Amino acid sequence: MARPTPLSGFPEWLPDGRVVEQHVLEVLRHTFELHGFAGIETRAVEPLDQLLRKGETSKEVYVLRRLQDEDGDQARGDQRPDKQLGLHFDLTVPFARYVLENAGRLAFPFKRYQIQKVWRGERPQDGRFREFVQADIDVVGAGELPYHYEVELPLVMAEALGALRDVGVPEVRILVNNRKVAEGFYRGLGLDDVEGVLRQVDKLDKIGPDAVAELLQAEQGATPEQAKACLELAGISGADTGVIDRVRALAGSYGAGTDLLETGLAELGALVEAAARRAPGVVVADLKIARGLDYYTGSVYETVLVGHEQLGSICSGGRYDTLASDGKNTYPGVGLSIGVSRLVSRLLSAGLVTATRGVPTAVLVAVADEEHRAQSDAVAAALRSRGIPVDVAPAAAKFGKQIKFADRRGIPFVWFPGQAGEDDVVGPDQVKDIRSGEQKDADASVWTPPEQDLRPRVVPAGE
RNA sequence: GUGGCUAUAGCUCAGUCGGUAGAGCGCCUGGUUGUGGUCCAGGAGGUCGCCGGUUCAAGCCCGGUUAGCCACCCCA
Repeated sequence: MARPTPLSGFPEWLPDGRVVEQHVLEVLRHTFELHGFAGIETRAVEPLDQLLRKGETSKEVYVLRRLQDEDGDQARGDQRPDKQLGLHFDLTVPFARYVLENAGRLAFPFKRYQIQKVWRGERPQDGRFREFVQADIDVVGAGELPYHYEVELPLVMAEALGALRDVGVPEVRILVNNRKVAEGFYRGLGLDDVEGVLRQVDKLDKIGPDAVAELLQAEQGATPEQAKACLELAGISGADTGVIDRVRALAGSYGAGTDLLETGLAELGALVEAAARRAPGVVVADLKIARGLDYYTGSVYETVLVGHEQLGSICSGGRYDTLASDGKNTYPGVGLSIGVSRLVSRLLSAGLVTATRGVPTAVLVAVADEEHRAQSDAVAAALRSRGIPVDVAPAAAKFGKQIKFADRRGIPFVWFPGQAGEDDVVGPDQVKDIRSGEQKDADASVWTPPEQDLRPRVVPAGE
């Protein structure tokens, strides 16, 4: 068989990259649990009609089909959306389904974290995958959900990402907006296609203000005056409550003030104020943040890595009021999702973060000759019994080759079992630190490597 | 789904006017007779993505195809 080529969009890390990814996952999980989020996992598949809910028909869902299915079966079963299965596209929609399914057994407000792979049938690119890991936190309430959770959730994410700073992850900036502000402002202007306007405004960074103004007039039927107002709103950003005053003044100058706008401004102001106190410099109000997903109804969030803005958002989310609803009860929620694969791929490709080694092994026990392999195995067992990860040399090659074996894997220590001299007296075991070359007598029942060498560590690259 | 670019050794890439394939790094062996890394010498490794066409002759030109990358769309 010819050597297989990698499948684009389905990332696979080498062992040292996996060490980095697992560290990221551990830090996220630890932070989520510190804040009281319970971990859950949902199945990988959902009925297709669940995945293609209103406004999400453009999503490119991978559909499941059994090879054994015959044409007749497909005609009967696979074509019915309520029977067909698709791989989940994100973790929010499956979570909403899970909440409805288990509503009677959950305690509300329910806080959960969920770290799983998701699949999207889109064209892959740098930082864009068809199979990737998301790490979500959400809070849902029964019937209602206090606004303060919209303040707290992004701050949990800020803390989680901040906890990765010491391994080389860049600073993050969480950009926030509020759907009520945008909707209130646009409706106050007389623009009723709020979705359409948001979609055009979202392109601002890529195509520039002039092109957006043209699109607003051509596609959304805005007047030049209305388009100008939309662009002025999108131009407002800042990390303090001054932005609220500026939006209010802008709306006033266009006679676009509405109750909805005022509600949104109060919420956005509260978020900015709390964030400035609890995570100074991280959260920035940015009135051009739109978000494509239509189920958001309040706060919306996007997160960029400072210096890597072109990568796009690595952590997004928002408030949704009707995602989980069975007709009788609704469970409003707010949540954010970290794109773990997008983050990790950049950490590795940009050489920001590195693992000290790709194998767990701290010590390689050399084998003098195959007759003495049992002696080496005994040393390994003694070290392992005290929690030290050990490997035994695969062959009784020349010691130079055995040292090289360790060196290529980043194993810091090579252990030489004592050998009998000419007088048949067995000498002491020795352990060599192959980085410094230092070698000294050692006893496998008591010797311990330095703490920082015991396991692979994740560190800023270049250290 | 649309558009552009690319495809040669394990990796990064060169390859002139069309004349049967190159470098660096990595790997293996030896120098060093059982303690690596440096250095020196030697060696292995290629269906030039695939199919077809033009030509005496194609890695190179033409057509197709597949895959990858980038941009758009959308998004983590």
